[in-house]
Amino acid sequence: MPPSNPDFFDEGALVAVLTAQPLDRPLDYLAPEGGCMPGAFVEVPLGPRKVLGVVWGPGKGGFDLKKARSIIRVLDVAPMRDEMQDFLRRAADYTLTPMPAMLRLATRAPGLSNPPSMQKVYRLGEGEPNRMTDARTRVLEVLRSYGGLGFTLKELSDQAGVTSSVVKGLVTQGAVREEDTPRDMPFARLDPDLPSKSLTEDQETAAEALRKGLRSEAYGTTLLRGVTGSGKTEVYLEAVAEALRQGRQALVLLPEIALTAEFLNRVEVRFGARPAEWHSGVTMTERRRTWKMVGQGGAQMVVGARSALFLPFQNLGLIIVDEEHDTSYKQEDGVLYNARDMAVLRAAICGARVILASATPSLESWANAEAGKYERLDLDARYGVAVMPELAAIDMRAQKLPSNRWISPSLQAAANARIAKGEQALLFLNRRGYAPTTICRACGHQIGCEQCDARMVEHRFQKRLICHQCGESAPLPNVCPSCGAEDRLAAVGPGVERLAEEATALFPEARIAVLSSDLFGSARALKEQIEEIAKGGADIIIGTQLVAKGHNFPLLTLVGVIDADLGLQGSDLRAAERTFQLMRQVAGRAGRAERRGTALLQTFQPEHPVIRAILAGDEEGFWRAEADARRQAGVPPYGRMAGIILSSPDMQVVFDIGEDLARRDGPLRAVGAQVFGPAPAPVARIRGRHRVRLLVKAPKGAALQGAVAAWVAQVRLPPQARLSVDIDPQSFY
DNA sequence: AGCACGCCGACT
DNA sequence: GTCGGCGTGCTC
Repeated sequence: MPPSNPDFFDEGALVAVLTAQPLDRPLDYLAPEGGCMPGAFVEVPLGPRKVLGVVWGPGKGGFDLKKARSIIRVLDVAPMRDEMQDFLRRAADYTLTPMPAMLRLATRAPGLSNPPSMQKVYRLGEGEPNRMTDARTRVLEVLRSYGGLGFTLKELSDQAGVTSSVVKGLVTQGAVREEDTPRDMPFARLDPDLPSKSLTEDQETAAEALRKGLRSEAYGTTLLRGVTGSGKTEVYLEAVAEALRQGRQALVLLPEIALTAEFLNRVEVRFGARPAEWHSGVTMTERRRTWKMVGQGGAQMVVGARSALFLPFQNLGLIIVDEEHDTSYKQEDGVLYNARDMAVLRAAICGARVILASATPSLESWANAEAGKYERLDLDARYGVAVMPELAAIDMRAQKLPSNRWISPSLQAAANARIAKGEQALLFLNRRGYAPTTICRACGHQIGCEQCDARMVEHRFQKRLICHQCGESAPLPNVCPSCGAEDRLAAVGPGVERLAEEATALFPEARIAVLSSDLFGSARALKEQIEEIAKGGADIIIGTQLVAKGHNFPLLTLVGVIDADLGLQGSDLRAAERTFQLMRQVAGRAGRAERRGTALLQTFQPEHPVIRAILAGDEEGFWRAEADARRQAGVPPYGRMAGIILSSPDMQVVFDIGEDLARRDGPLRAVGAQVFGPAPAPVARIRGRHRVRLLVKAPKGAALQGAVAAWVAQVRLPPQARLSVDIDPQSFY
């Protein structure tokens, strides 16, 4: 750290301010009246506009100082801490992202620059009402039963079932007190010492190891591997409890918003109150409250999506990445980053602990544990009486199935047996919609998306064709767009909607529920449906990968994987890993409660190593085989990779730039890296933009980012063209 | 990102 | 002659 960074800037001092505007450096401003702290969130003039910025350090000068303008004001939020600055800088270096884009991630709270707003809160007053009425009694009862807690007018009148004028009347009489309080209130205290569920011996051993890690107050990452139903959550909540006891904050990342509701309930049971929540489904006011309270210590625990990593924690002690293998942790959200890796980076900077929890860890984490970089804890015994499901393959080559049918007689019989016992069966197919392909029987044409190269997927429920790539949709046609033949279009292949149709015919007596992300308008509707099913509101559940993400269905005892081969084909080395994880997760759904479950995998290649590893329950064997293959190929985690996507409306332009880049590979060769491509990107056209991809492959220890930055800096992009760099891409062929 | 500046084509 | 296309460059 340069000692030159003072801890205060007096009025008129020249300071560097980083804004979220895409400039290549911070600009210098004069400190405002009253001075400012380094890290202060400020409003500054930029051209004709006012923008949000952060005081980044002393000004650099080197320009006509007459041009320097003054900071308009310092915002009423906790200044950014040095460690957050450090985190943003290092995350930017790692992902090759410009700093302003990083700052945008760290300031994604609405109304940050609003003045602190107040709201009226109602409490029990001293006075007596002149006359008691039913309505008045109810209001006072509500206030009494919640102790000294304050209510907003709406909360209070709703709770008491009265109109707001009743409350107002009581205020005039002095029986209810009206107070002004800041709108952003601290979150309720969580109590780590409430009696917790008793843990099994295995769980207690793991929990103690995690607590011990926290007590060290130093960075460390633990891979917590626990089969479905082994009680991982109870175990890591004990680590959260330890962090809370230390007065440090805890962050729990979940891959799927739909999982938060159930998780929040468990936290409430364990700690007596609900933690802060952070994801796209949270209201604006609640987001602002969370952002501010996290920054000033009014929130002890945050549960949320990956973007919660960029909240301004003041004393972060623990980050949990649940279902760490989930691919949704790596996604574009303005910036391409992998939340698992950024969690580790952030923790390393602020001396926090990381727990990566999964039943089926990613190969990266498995390898890091093997290499001793992470600690590893295994929870094998199932919690309670539940045991691992019985796993078996259904060899589809031996099954007699009419065309356009996907549920084999064996699976049908197994499902019937379960339903007869009042249990549930899950049919898993990782394909949304009705049919993945629509083909013309007259000319063989397949209907594709006009904007992309993806196929249009029929959604019969919505009576439309939808592109799963760009979301483009069109009404179902009855004329072939290629040859004009009428009524010759046919749906080919199954999606969950079509599977539901088949199930309705095969199981006429059964209640069937379909769980697919596109069938629900809101996270709330989805949550309700899941709860309904868990209570026994369906006999057969038909679902996409949504169901593989940790929901608990106690009555579920049979899982049928309709197409276990999906994802095995293709040359992507990661496909095998993903298939393995998905199969294990789905198989783990079956028999979580007292009943023994069965998982049946329909496959045309029962001898495939991945299928065999799943059936044998041989995880270590699978990881070792996969690790060997990757080591041979020199791909992650045994080598480094970067993907470069070039896009432009003009196909020729992107190929030309791509070839130009491939030729000028000097900076890459200097670090021992190689370029492959340009080749059409995995999706070669999105929203009318053509995309090509180059892949850079480097040895494990290579300084990849620096070389890639120098390499791409060589080309000047034509106006319409875009270049984006993806460090550690998810697919590498 | 916005926004101004400026340099060429096609219109009243 | 002027309106407006968008390529180029700047913002402390």
